[in-house]
Amino acid sequence: MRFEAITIKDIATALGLSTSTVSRALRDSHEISVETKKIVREYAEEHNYRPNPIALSLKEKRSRSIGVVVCEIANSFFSQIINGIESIAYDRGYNVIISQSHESYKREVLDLSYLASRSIDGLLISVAMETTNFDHLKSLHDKGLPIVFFDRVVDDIDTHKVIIDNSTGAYNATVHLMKNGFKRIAIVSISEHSFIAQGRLNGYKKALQDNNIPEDEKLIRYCEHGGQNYEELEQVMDSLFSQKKKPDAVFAGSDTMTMGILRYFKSKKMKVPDDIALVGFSNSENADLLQPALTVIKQPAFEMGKKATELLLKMIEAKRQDKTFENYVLPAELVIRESSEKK
Amino acid sequence: MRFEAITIKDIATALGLSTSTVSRALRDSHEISVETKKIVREYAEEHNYRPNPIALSLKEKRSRSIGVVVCEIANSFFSQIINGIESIAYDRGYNVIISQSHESYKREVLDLSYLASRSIDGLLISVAMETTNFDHLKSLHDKGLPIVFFDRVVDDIDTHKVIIDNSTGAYNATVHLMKNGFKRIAIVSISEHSFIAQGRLNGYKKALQDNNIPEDEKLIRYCEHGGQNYEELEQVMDSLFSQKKKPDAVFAGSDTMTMGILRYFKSKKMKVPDDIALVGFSNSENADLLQPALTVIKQPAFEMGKKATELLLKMIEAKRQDKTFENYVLPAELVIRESSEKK
DNA sequence: TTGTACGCGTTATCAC
DNA sequence: GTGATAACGCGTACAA
Repeated sequence: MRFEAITIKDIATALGLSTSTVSRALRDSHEISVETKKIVREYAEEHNYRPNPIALSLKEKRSRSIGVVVCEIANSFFSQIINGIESIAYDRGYNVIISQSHESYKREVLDLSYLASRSIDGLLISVAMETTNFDHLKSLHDKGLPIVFFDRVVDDIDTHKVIIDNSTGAYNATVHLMKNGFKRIAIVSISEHSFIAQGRLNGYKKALQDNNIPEDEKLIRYCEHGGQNYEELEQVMDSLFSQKKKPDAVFAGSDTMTMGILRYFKSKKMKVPDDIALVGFSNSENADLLQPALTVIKQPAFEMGKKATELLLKMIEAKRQDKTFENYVLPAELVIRESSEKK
Repeated sequence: MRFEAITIKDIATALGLSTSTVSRALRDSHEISVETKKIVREYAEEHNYRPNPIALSLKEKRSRSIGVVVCEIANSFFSQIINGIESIAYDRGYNVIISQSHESYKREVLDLSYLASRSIDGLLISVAMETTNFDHLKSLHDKGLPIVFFDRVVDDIDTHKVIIDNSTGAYNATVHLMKNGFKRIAIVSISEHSFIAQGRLNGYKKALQDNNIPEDEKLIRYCEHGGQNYEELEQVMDSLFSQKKKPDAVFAGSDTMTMGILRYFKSKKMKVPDDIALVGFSNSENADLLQPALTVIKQPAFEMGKKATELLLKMIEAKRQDKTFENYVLPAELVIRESSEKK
């Protein structure tokens, strides 16, 4: 079954006009008589004519669609970002094509080759946790595809970037824990290589320094796959809590890990916050409904999507290439609830 | 900035061949000499040639992309469905364009006109809660656009449909509550007009009947907007609990409402399940982490997405129109946790 | 004011 | 075995 639409040619034949006349009439050209315009428009309206966007794309060499690559749309943080992206893109007449990498490098490369072959006009991407080789992105960037990175950016590709102030977010969370009397604060972070992990770790370390608490390497742990599979997280947590001097608080570096760690504590019958405090990055809408209500660092995801899209459309629609790029930093917000306050 | 790719013409010029020869060489036609093929292929490889899908679409009158309309991707149920859709679509070389209606009729109509104008080959849709007039869908259907409905289907449009066995799901949940000693079980349902609400309500009523408990209209409530805004839900809950004979259990008709109702109980300091039991439809990955861990009716979302996509691609790729349509029903699973068990 | 011809990238058809 | 041409739907420079 194929879905066939009416074309300019159909209208022209039906009305005994040429296609160019019809085309111009529909575009309200001043060189067409009012009467002809009226006839054409009425016929087009009646038959619900819509210009074929594919033909237009071919002609204009642009598809009016932008590609988005995130790890997972089922993650609140990313679905909120996508809402932000759409809010701008649709208003400006751009189509959004979403792909998921599921944190896999292989899948990301595949997604990208797919999107590129779909002739997108630009790309918004938050790279997968696994990705350490950026050649696939560099090659697209070199070919001139406008790219804006958000959240998980690639340092050595020169383009617009929209990030969260991970360092300050982590700093505030750590200070908050210390103010509430926690002494041995562990950090469970996503992949060590990631830009984000670095920022969060720096904030954490700075908070310790500023409060004259010595760093303890034994309290710093990484999940290569960002806790996507619970087993990885469980192993890390087991090793963390099998130490003699156990942590009294955990700071989790991502939404998935925050939930995973809470699940771990439940399974071990560890009471939060009495036995152990928990603070984590999360954009979950339901953090207040958890047991206990979770103190989170919430990121302005919607804003991030909006900003990244604005920058991308600016690049796409620019007449000439601009060599100065923005590095836009958005603040994260600490939302204090039960999980971090000693009773 | 525009991103320009290499074309067949470029290859032809560079190699001193005609475009048709290059085209045939790339498609491994037997009428091209092995040598020419080799030269062409190597050049194409080296310059990373990719056929322009837009030109192909124009020629083939198909875009190899399918449109998806859901209310909200931030909802686990729908994001899991989308994962199912992608798992099939990408394998078969189809692109997925996702739109959100945010439960708004107006937005749905807009999304659809947008998708149709993007010349999608087919449509997967779960209609918005607000939608009661289906002319926009009928018109597309009449024009021959292949459509498969999932979850929230439209009864009087004749095409494939993939649904959950809402009735049995609701029946099992209600029976479970009764077995646990709850007597006055209220149901808070999504929009009364919806197909789904009817199924869930029927299951609920049948469970009461089978156990000789009389129906009580005062225990049956609706949220027109499916609890998208908390105020609506709050009003409904207030009226439900301002009655003399209060319910001792609530059965919630959607993910959003399940979470909203739990939030309501917390705000009113009502203990679940001691003061009031709660069971609801939900596909949240974190229902076990809530306070209390939530008994839910979980839907096979991933499967649903897969099945709907398979049916759609079958329609799209069928040579002639098939007039017999499937009405595929998937089972829902009751996952029992604390929120429904009296201590 | 309207029509003709061309090009966007590709492939199918026909010619050589 | 290879090349020329037409066609997909559209907009526009040029011609009338």
